[in-house]
Amino acid sequence: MSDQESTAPAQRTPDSKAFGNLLQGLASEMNLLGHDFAAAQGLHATDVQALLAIMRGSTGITPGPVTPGRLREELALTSGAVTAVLDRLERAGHIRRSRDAADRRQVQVHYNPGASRMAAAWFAPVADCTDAVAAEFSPDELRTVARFLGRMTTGLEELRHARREDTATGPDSEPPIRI
Amino acid sequence: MSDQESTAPAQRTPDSKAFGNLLQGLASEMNLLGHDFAAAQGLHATDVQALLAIMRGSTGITPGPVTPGRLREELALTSGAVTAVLDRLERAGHIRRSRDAADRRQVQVHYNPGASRMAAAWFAPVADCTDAVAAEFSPDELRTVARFLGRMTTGLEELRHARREDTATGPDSEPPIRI
DNA sequence: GATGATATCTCAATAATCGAAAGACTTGAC
DNA sequence: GTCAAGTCTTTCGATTATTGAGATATCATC
Repeated sequence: MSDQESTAPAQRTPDSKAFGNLLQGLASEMNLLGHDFAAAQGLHATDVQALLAIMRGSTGITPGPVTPGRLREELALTSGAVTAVLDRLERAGHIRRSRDAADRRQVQVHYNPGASRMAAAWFAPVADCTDAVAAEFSPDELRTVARFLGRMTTGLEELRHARREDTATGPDSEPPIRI
Repeated sequence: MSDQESTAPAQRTPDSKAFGNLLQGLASEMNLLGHDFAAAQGLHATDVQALLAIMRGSTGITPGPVTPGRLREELALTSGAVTAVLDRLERAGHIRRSRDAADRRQVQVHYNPGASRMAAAWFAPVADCTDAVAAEFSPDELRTVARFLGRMTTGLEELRHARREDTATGPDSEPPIRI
């Protein structure tokens, strides 16, 4: 992130820049994991991201069931693309759609047991890895890590929503940063 | 991840499943952040991922400068796609390519100062968010978190390499998991 | 009931990505 | 020194996921 090797004094506590790199690296690794999963199962990377988001469920800021609209947000796709993704997943037998009884405009997306087992089987080694790493930490430390991860996620989520509202209400869209 | 709501006893320490969800959610949020960055700058999401990977530098298992080949791995793209990404970034003035003097087959990718400043400006709120979250933790706790993140990243990286070697040396490619 | 808003889907057009093949260069053996 | 095999990158036509606008169905309000 620095233009030249910064001769920063050896800091004891990792700074935000270091955390940014750590988080980015980890996120990149998670993406690759999903990509390999996709390749192994004959799916597209986007489809896997969607399937995992469906399984992860509605853990975001706004609660409620998983709908195409929520996936559109979470995957940053257009509505047409979400329809295509869900069509592919449904055709492959991984998910099913059902109309909400209360609001028949809404479609709720559910994953099938087979898809869950498939994911569990594939991610077993990942869970092993997580367990191995976790074994190096005390229960207290693990709670700290989990708390940090949760706080970061919600923090970034709030930041994203705030920024989107800014650009929506602003005079016009934020101009690209030109240097 | 469970087919039905598991009635697991209230566990004190987060298990690997909970960590998986946490990490996935965070990774998803990081992706969205990059996507918004791309939209704001008129870039493609892939281009931003590549630019960030270039800036992050060669922090992976294998050391060395950033080359198209490394990006091909890290972004899970084909060589042709990497060339296209670098062409776009170079045309936009964000990076430059240079042939390695020692091995003239290799191309080294460098980012321009302007790209660095652009990223720094855009990610400033993210850094603020990171700082705000970090303020809730003691230096000791932050070190623990950083250690966990680093260990997870290298662990997943090793796992991925091992799995790829397995499929490469195996009788034939691993069959899709069918249930 | 009519109107506006919301949620999803349809479909033609676009553009990013793939996949194979070629070019440039290096390494090792003969 | 030369040849062959291997590596890294690029080129380019074909494929296909995604876009973007519009259509459809449903809900909420007056």
